Amino acid sequence: MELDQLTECYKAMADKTRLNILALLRHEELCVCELVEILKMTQPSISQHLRKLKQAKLVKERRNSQWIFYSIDGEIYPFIKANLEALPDMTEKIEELKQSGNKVCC
Amino acid sequence: MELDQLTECYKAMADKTRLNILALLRHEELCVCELVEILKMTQPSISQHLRKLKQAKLVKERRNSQWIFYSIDGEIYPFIKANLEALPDMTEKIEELKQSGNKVCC
DNA sequence: ATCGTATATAAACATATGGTTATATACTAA
DNA sequence: TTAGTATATAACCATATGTTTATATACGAT
Repeated sequence: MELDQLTECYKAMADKTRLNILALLRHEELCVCELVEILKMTQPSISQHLRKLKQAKLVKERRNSQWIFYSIDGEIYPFIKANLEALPDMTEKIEELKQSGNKVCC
Repeated sequence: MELDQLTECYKAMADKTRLNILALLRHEELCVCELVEILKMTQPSISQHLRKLKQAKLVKERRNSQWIFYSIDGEIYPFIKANLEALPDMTEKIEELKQSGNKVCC
């Protein structure tokens, strides 16, 4: 694979917030406001991290009315699955979101 | 796996020079001066990249008299093999080094 | 059309990163 | 010991990166 493309991929993964996002999206697609809620970060910050992940083709987006849902893409990287499997389980965070009632709003 | 450790690992891989080094070490262990010769970069620059890779536990070193040979470590990463396999083949670069006579000097 | 919500983008700033030059350390050979 | 080679570290600088605040855009409901 091209080194430039690989470098962009690893740059995208070289940030704790973005690894958190990937770990969360591994469970299910989420919209920006849900990520904001779970990660306790500002919306612009999350948006910019998502943009980097999208540019690296690690996530893809799907619009549903006012919400934009992000999910894992990673088709182009043969090794992406192995990397995702090393990420910590985020089931608890997702559960917390659902129980807080902030899941349905999106 | 811990996100902090994973972040450090991806940070270490998020640079073209370091991916080049990993791609080269995939073939065989090399010392600093050989990497300097192959990558046409200054010695301090290579040294600092190697330090990052070593801190991330992606490479290990072995001293042999005045030379320090670096090789792939990555034991702690379950996915390291999959990532290394995505790196381009560097056989040619290694061959060039050997034929230039710069291999024996180290 | 207007308002409210969700998301993206821009500008500004502080910190991190990579390269260079200079210097220090470690080892070998004489 | 001294000289020469290999490597590491430090100081400096330019650029990249992540966060924040402010603003713009997109969509739905009224």
